[in-house]
Amino acid sequence: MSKEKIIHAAIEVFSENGYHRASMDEIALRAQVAKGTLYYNFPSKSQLFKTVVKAGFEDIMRRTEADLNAPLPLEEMIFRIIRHHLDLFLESRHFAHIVFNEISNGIEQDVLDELKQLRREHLNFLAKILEEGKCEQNLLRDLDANLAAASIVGTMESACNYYLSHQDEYSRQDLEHFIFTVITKGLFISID
Amino acid sequence: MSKEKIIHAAIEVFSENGYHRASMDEIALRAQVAKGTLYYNFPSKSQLFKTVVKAGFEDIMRRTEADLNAPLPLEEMIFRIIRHHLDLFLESRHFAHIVFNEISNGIEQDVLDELKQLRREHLNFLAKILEEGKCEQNLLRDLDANLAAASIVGTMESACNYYLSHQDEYSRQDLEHFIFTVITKGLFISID
Amino acid sequence: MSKEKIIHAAIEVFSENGYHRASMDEIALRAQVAKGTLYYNFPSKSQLFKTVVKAGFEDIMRRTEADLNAPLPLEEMIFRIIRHHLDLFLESRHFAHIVFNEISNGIEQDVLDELKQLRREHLNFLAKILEEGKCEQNLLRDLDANLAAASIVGTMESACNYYLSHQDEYSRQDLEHFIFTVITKGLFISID
Amino acid sequence: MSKEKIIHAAIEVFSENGYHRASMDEIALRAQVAKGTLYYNFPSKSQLFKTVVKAGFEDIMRRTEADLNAPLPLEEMIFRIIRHHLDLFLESRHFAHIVFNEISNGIEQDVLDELKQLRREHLNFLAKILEEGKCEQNLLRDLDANLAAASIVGTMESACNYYLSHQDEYSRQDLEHFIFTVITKGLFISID
DNA sequence: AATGAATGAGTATTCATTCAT
DNA sequence: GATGAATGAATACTCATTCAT
Repeated sequence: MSKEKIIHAAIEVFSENGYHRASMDEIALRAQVAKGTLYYNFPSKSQLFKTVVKAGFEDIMRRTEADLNAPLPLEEMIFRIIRHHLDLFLESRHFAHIVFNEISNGIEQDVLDELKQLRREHLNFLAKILEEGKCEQNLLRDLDANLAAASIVGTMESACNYYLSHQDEYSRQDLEHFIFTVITKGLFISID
Repeated sequence: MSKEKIIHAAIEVFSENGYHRASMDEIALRAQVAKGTLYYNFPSKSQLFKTVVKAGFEDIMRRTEADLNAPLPLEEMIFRIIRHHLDLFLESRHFAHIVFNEISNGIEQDVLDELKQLRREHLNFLAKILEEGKCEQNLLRDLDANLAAASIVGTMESACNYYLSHQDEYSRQDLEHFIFTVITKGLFISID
Repeated sequence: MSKEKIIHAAIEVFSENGYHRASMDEIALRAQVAKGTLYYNFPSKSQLFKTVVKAGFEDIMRRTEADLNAPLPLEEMIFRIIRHHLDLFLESRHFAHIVFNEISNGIEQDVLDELKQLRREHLNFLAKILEEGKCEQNLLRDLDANLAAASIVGTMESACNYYLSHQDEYSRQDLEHFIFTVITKGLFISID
Repeated sequence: MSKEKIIHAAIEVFSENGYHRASMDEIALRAQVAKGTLYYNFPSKSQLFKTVVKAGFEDIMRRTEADLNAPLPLEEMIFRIIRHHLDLFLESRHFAHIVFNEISNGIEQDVLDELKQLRREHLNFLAKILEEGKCEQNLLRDLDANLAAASIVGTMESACNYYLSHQDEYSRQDLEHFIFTVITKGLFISID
């Protein structure tokens, strides 16, 4: 009961403030529990943070996976991956920033390691989808799947970030289309 | 004299710890000046941070520009842009992370605005290079140049990040080649 | 428990040093609580100060009021007002100085406003007593009651101050008598 | 040259901020001299403050004295004393507050002693005028002249203070008249 | 299971003062 | 006479964490 309220509040507060600016007081306040209850349920701030980030990664992976159940052409799969990640990046902008970036130095080493591991798993998740597509459909260049996954995420994040401060100039559809094109076909006109 | 020592130390400390974990005490210690000297030269932590970030952006832009002086084919230009940014991302990993990412919530609004402006200028700088290439050489897809610039940066950052924790698996040349390919040609084998 | 210890210590420290020279460290030390406990109980130095000043004003008003319960001739009322204020001014010299004077510029505007309001209330308290006396007994000149209250306080303060550095020359009774005479009859021999 | 500029600036800054909030930086800035110049001319902040307060007391005494040269009836003398002090209290409100009140605990003991001595001299100055009037004209009650002087100053200060926050309700003439009446005749209608 | 008062190490910032030039 | 860069002790305030209840 308390645990869920706390996680919920923590997502909000970490998202709005980043790890260091977020305070346990604020989280307790938002969760409507006493500060002590935080420490009754989570041993430390960084462990609470890890729980939140983990939930974020699991959520995006679960949501993506659910939508890729049926066998689909690779293009469609990539399009759906992009769409699901954009949902997260655009709707929970700050939370996404945290999940994907705020893995900062001020966190205890062991928690930091776990966070890095979570990020690696997410990349592996994407990389595996690409690998399967590569084998089955012979559409993908012979590039390292993990690096490819990383570059997909990087492109999405960076483009979303730009989009978010220039929403008047583009529609969400423009953004999706741009990202899909850039990821699949690159910037250049066929110089294969 | 002091000013330079401080900036130098600040780059180190901010790079190693990020904005919030970095302490003015530590910076003073590393710069071998008294704490008061920091405040004699910079009005606040956030202003010092801005100075450092600004120097970073100016450095990467200056270095890139210097290498693009002569008229070059677009491919070569992009390749050089990538190489220069990789130099920064790989050699001064943490510094690059700060310059490109740590534009976080706990900074006074006015400094934050200036930082965002700096980031915008850097994107414009890259976008202009792309625009010129697009016009002259008709090689680029008709994509928004700013979004394209953003996606280039995002790709580089994310790939470098992955590379840095898997250096045993790739060479720097592999990385450069991967990024260049992904950016120019995308992941798919010619589905134009 | 802590709260009371803190207020008690704060009265001492503010009294001895004035607002600006008083340090939160010193207050914590005297209250025998950790520095954090100060901020757990009071949001800021100025709020703590306000609490102390408020307590002072309330104390002097309560004590005075308690002694004016029964209907008394105006002269007697004024005499008692003087006596109670002298008790405060002489016994808690520094505290009184703070309560009545240290409403200085270096305090946040909102707290400053509250302090001024407290001072106004105290003057109103005295003015009302004078007003009632004026109506009922037709003894008082037709002077503005608030200004009259202000001048009573000013006279008491200034005379006490002088008295305190010249205690060998006067008795407390001399002082009381002097103040009463000056306030009621003025310096001149009947020039009505 | 510098010395005068500094004193001038110091009067302003001390007046606006009180002793503790006033900073040597601000004074140097206003005086348009380097900070070192302050210390070239005055050994310390408190000495500079003393100089300023001394100037203030000397000024009010000189101005008052100049206007009491000719032999005048006591009433007129008191009236003029009030008027000159009101000029100071009302026109240079903060400066007056400093000169007459801000003799606070955070100042080195020896400077503090000198400041108290200055205040005593001012009271003596007023007391002497009263004494002379008492002897010559047999108008004054047989009250201690120093206490009387103190109570005059206290009345003026306190009434001015009240007046300054209620300027819409009274004219300066009202104030002068009130103070004169209260000081000479007291609050009561002849109960001699 | 939950609380919230209490803690104290840590942080940014201020400012009177010094001193080499 | 005058400067201003440099100092460092002092200060208000924050916040993750603890623990008795």
